[in-house]
Formats: sequence, C-alpha cells, structure tokens
Amino acid sequence: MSHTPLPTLQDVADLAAVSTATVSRCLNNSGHVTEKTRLKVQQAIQTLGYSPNFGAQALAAKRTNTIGAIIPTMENAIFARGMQAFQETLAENGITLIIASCSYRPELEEEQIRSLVARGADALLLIGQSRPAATYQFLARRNIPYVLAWAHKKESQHCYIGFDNQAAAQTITRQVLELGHRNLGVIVGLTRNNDRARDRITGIEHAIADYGAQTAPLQVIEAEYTFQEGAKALDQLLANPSPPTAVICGNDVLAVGAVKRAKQLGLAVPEDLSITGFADIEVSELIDPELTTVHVPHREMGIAAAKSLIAMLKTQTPVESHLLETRIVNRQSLGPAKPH
Amino acid sequence: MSHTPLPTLQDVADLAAVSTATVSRCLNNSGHVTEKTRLKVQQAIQTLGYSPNFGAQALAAKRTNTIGAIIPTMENAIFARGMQAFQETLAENGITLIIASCSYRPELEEEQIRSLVARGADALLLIGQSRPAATYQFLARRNIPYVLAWAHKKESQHCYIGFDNQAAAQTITRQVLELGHRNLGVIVGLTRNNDRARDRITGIEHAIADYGAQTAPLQVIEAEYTFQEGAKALDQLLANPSPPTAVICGNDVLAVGAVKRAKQLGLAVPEDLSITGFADIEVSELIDPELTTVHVPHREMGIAAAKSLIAMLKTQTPVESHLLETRIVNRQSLGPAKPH
DNA sequence: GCTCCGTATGTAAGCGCTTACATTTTGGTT
DNA sequence: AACCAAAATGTAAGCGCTTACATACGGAGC
Repeated sequence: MSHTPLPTLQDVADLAAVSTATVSRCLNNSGHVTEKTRLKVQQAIQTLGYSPNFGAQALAAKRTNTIGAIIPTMENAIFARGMQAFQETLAENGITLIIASCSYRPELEEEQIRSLVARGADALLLIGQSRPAATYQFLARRNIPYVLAWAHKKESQHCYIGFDNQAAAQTITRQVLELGHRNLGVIVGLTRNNDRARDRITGIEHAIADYGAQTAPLQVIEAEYTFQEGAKALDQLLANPSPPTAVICGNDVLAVGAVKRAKQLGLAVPEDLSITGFADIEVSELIDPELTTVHVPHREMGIAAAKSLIAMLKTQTPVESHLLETRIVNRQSLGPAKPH
Repeated sequence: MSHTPLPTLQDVADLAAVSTATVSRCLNNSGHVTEKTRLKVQQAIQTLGYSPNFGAQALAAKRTNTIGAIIPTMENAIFARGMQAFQETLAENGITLIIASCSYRPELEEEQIRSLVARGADALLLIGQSRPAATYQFLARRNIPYVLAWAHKKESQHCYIGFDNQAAAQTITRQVLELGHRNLGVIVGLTRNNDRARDRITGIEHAIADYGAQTAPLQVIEAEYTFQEGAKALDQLLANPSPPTAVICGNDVLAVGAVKRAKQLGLAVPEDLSITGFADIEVSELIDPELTTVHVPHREMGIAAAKSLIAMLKTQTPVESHLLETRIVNRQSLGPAKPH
C-alpha cells in the first residue's frame, strides 16, 4: 500500500506550461481560457491522472459542492424514490449528495445537521418542519440554505417543497366517509417526532367533524413506521368492542402491515374491513388487495428541492415554497361499508 | 442571509490565551495537554460556538473521516438494510458515510468512484467485483482501502465481505428439484453489469446438471431489477409451449413481480407455479403467498464491512475477507411439483 | 542551588487550491 | 505601423488547520 505522491495543480500547470490560475480556471470552467490552452491543460491532466484535492478546494473556495439530506429512515422505501430524484438532479449540476438518516429521533437529527455542516455541506434538505428554533438559528448563522420537504405551510419563513398533509388526509377520509363508513380507526406514526403525522391526524379529524357521523370515539393508534407495528396497531384497533369498519393509515408501511394482519385474521379486505394508506410507495401495488392510498409526488419533490437549493446557493437569496399536489389512488383496499 | 464570520481555531486560541497548536491538540485529543488548559480551551470553544472547518482539517491532516459507498440502486430495498447497518457502525466510530448509487451502470460507477475519492473519501465500499483493472489500480495508486460486499471469492487480492452467490443459488435450486420439478425457468438481473447475477445462474445450472433432470432447454430471462420487469419476464417464460413449473429468481424484486403477475394470470402459487427469490428483503414476507427465498445477512455484511474498513484505515494493511452464511427461508411460494 | 530531563506549550511552515489584481497578448482600428 | 480595449494569462496572498521542531517549564537528584 505504498504510493507515489499524487499530482497537484502545480504539477499540471508545470506540465502544461501555464500558471496554476489557468489550470484552476479550466477545472472550474470559469471562462477566459483559450481553446488551445484548455486542450494543453486537459492533456496534462490526463497524462498525470490528476484529480483535485477536495480539502484544498473546499478551503480555498469556501464551498464543497456538497448538499446534505437528513431523512427519518432509510430502512423502508418511503423516502427512497424522492431521494433518488434529488440525487440525480444534484448530480446533473455537479453536486454530491450526502444522506444521513436519523431514525425519527430529533436529537439524532440535530447531531446529524451539525455533522453534515461541519463536513462542509453547502446546503441541506430536511424533512418536515418541527425542530428547535436553535437549529434554524444555527443554520442561519452559518448561512446554510435549506428546504423542508414533505410538508407545506403558507406564509412561513422557511422554504417548503412539499404538499399539504392535512388536506390530503382530509380528502381521503372524506372519501371513506362517503362510502358509508361511520366508525373509523386511525393508525399513524409517532406524532411526538413527526409533524406530518400530526397534520394527517388533524385532516382526518376535520373530515370526520365536517361529516359529523363518527358513531364511536375515534381511536388513534400511534406506531413506529414498520410493517410489524402496523400489524400490531390493527390488533389494538380490533380489540375494541365496536371495531372500526375502515382504518385510515398515516403511512403505506403501516397500512401494508395492517392489511397483512387483517388477512391473517381472516378478515376480507375491503369487504370486512377497509384500509387506506398514505405515500404510495411501490409495495402498495404489490400486495393483495392493492392499497388505496394518497399518492405523493416523490420525484417531483426531489427534483424541486434540488433545484431550489441550487438556486439559493447561486443567488444567495431565499426561494419560494412549492406546494405540490397529492391525489388519491383508488385501488382495492377501500370499499363501501356493509349495510347493517 | 448575512452573517458574521465564523470563529476559527485562532479565535479560540486567542480567547483561551494559548496557541493554535494547543487548541488543535485538544480537539484531536492527541495527548500532552494539561487538564487545566483543556478546560480553558473547552470553555472558549463553547462561548464562541466554534466548530472546525472541514476543508482546512482535511487539507492539513490528509484525511476526512469519510467513507464512501457506491451501491447499484437506492430505489428498492435490496441494499437498504445493509447500508443502514454500515452507516450505524461507521457513525459509532466518528465516520461519515457518503452513499452514491450507480443504477447498475459500470461507467457511472467508475465516475462515482472518482467523484467520491475526489471528495475525500478515505475508503470505499463497493458491491461485487467485476470492474476494470484500471479502477482497482486507481484506488491502489491513491492508497484508498476498499471492500467488496455481496460477493466472495477465495484467494483473491481483494477483501470481500459477502457470501457465495453461486453456492446459495445452487442450494435453493436443489431444493426445488427435490420437490419434483423437472422444468425450471430462471429470471435474473442483467448479467452484463452484475457478477452476482452471473454467479447465481452458474449455481442454478450446476444444480440442474448435478440432477440431470431438466426436461426442456433451460430458459434464462434477464431483466432489470424492478417489479414490472419481473412480471414481464414471467410472461416470456410462460409463452413457451412447455412452460416451467417452477421459476428461480435471482432476486426478490423480480420474484415478487413474478408472483404478482402469476396471480393476475390466474395461476395459483405454488400449486400451479412455484417461484423462489434471492435476498430476503422485507416485501417478500408481505406478499401473498409469502416468498420462499435465500436469506442474505444484510446487517452482518454492513457491520463487517464497516469494521474491516476501519481496521484497514487504522493499520494501513489489508484485512481478511469474510465469508458469511446464507440460508433458505421456507415460506409459501415454493411447493411440490404436480404429479403428471 | 544547579543541572538534567521529561512534559507542556509555542512557533511557523506548509497542505493544494481559488481568486483579486497585475500583466501580457491579441486583434481590430485608424 | 501604431494604438488600444478586451481577452488571456500570470502572480501571489491567503483559506484554517496540523504537526515537526523549538522552547519553556518544573521537579528530581546531587
């Protein structure tokens, strides 16, 4: 594992018989270089196998061309598609993505934010909005642009690239009610660490209140975002003396877990029990029955987030929030309530 | 978005009335600092809200405490669990992970390798082994340690942290044959870019040869790793005048797609058609019937890879390969062949 | 009290790049 | 041919940190 020292910018400059400034200009194609010189330099870079030193570049330029993203989980597919699009868009612009996940734990997220910034992230993508003011101050102090994805708030100081969780949840709940269900159950993520989950509950409650038709007290079970927890939550819901005829889930992972469990218990979905999801991840279409759910614009969000961040980096000014549309995907897991 | 300049090491040193060297020594706890001075420095760091500049640190110390991983895809869950474990283990050791994905495209992987190295990755995790010698030379030249995961080769110059794809595929195929199937079909990933897929085919072929029992020419369909492609591949297999009674898939994603399609076509799985997978990702347990598949030690691999890389970084010497065990998970999608 | 030595601290030279500014070259005009 | 602005290139000063080496300090041994 021994090796010769790597070539530096200086070496390239020497070989090409130009100054380091010129080589640097070629590298960053910041204009003002003749085609002829560019070729000479390119040549030299080739023969030397040169590639720039990241640290030096970061130190001198005060930027790293790196953007960080902190997502709640990498274990399931909720954020995968969006992140993929995010990364692709960044890559097209010569920017590297660093992803960290915080397991839905705010302290860990805080730590990751600091770590990514310390590592030189020029900007950040975060999920949702609820975090201490100090965190936002930290970012402001360091002049680090950020966007908040997967959520939206009007007239906020922050730049949101997301959708209206509450409205979406309200819409799908209304649809459930219109199908005659009068006793709903709810399974959502742990609200303590998750503003999206909270917003969705609010939406569900509003829809029910509008309809004024829920026959029993609304049961809301909070669960970690795993299939197993979704299944367990369904058990809890069904333990009730008058169990719901429809279960609204705040997330596809929970919904898929619940569907699986319902089938294990011998309940036909949707004939005996309707179940809806939220997010429209791939697995929703694979299970049987296919999941009726709220489609979230994963890729659109990723792309818009990347573009916004790039714009903020370029102009050094805030960028408008984007409100994206969700829509209900009607598949098989939601059906009419049984007539009494 | 204006801001005061961030405090530097110098500022801390001034405030604590010591030299920058001392502050640096505190930061990296490289010994030789009195408790008293350490406290003074800590104090100063606190009140200034200082955090070190990544670029400067990297430039001066010639390391970044960053490890890169390039995986073929982030879109489905194949690598998610392993990466999660990898990241956790690295984080415990103060190392940041940068993940890039290359969409199973070798040129892109090549580019990503260079990019991660340029960005200062101290070491790399790569999937599988087949890449140009030049790539390995590039890494050797720069003295960048790497491990190859998801595969294993005896007596190789490389450090593998993985399992024997061929043997695993051979084992599950043997089990299928023992259940009486005499006409198998195979769906695997695109072998052009994927040594794991190739190894699995070899394993399948060996098992069949050992048994000497395949009644028709073995059909092998290659497909991209998506559910849709798995479904399409099954269509192709079934278009054959004497269609297989069992389909071995090189991957759970393909298998799940195939199961879904089979059901759409009115085929009972496993009564009319057996289907097996490879990897044991979460969705395999969620679909109906649950998938019989090869369990791969995702988390173990991630943890072992992290530890090996850390060891290599510390000792500057190569580390032994790890051969991990796979096992067959018998669930529901594989059943006995129908008697004629 | 003096020497000696091990430990704590300071000094300062880079690390490899970017970029403001200075200088040279180029080529169109007169 | 001389002139001049614009374009191309060169010069060199840092960026904020680590670390080899130099120095200061303080107690043990005589």
